[in-house]
Amino acid sequence: MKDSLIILTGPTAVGKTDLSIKLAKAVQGEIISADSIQVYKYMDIGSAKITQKEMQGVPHHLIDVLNPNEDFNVVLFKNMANKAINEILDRGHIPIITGGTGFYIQAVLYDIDFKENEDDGYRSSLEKLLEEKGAVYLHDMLKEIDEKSAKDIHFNNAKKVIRALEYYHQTGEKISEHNEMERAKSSPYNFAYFVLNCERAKLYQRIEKRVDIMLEQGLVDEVKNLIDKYKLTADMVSMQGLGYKEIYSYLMGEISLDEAVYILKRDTRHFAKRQLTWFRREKEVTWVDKDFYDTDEKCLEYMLRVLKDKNIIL
RNA sequence: GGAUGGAUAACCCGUAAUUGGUAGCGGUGCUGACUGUAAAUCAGUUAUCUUAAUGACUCUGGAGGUUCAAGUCCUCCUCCAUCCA
Repeated sequence: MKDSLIILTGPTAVGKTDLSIKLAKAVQGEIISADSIQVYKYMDIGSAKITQKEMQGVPHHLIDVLNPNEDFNVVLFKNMANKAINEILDRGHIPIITGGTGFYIQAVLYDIDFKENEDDGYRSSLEKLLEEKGAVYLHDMLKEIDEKSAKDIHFNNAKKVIRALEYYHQTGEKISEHNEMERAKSSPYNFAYFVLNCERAKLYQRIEKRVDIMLEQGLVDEVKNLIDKYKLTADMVSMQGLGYKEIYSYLMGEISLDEAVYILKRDTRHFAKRQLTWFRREKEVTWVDKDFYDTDEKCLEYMLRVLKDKNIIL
């Protein structure tokens, strides 16, 4: 019998947090946050982090576990999430993954193998090459060792080209072949994968309103304090979060506050769109349409029905 | 009444087009990719029609003209700005 796992996700600002609490209470669940920014301490306003009060006693994992100057990535997430899932299951509770990072969810759900990764300086030598010889040069290098990857990855996508080269360097294996194998995996869990969604125009309205509220709550001060306290720079993972990078640019005097807000709203809309693209492609997804189930209670009712059908709850 | 400069950008915004030679680019919007930075990174597309293609057919304030060819040159008209009366 496979272990149970519930996933509740959706584009940013759609209203996942409120619903996740109601769901957790209804099924005796504990929440694991799949969010690349909420893992960081002191990054509360810009990440729209859930408050202690809002948690209403429901246990939450992977929130506030790193300092803003620490690295984070999908592998760290996967390890931490797996640990949390096992603990939750041991307690006889149901793990609920909530958050908008589709890639992280996929990594756990399909138990993707990322292999060991030792930094021997190869990566930074590639980055140097990129700067000196350009993206096409690296792409040509990839073509020689892994033609399929070179075909799949656009030459401008240097980040992915570098990763593919690095992978081959470290394992002697083509990443395209590895990915193909990993993709064929089926999940070790008995799961339900809910994607909360609403009409695009409404979602965009919610996003803009939410950004305005963040500013009222003091987003600029939050970012300023973080930078002072942790000596953060633009290339750190935490500073790539929406709301942080734009305000960072403003504080560095690169753009005006108005521009920062405009860009933040726009890029958050783009982000929401990308999330939806991801979920659309994901297999075995249960869409929960907020326009159809117009209250959280109705959404919940529907979700509980699905969970019963899948024998995740009785 | 006269003089000079101007009117383009396919829902929208900003900006091009050389001696006359494919109305280009950027933004927004839309679509997609993604297996170790994923709130990251990258790509495509954005007049209309169809059989969806290396297809058809329109578009530079309006009407005409010159030319193989006009956003560009000529004539007239409309509107805007500045100046002179």
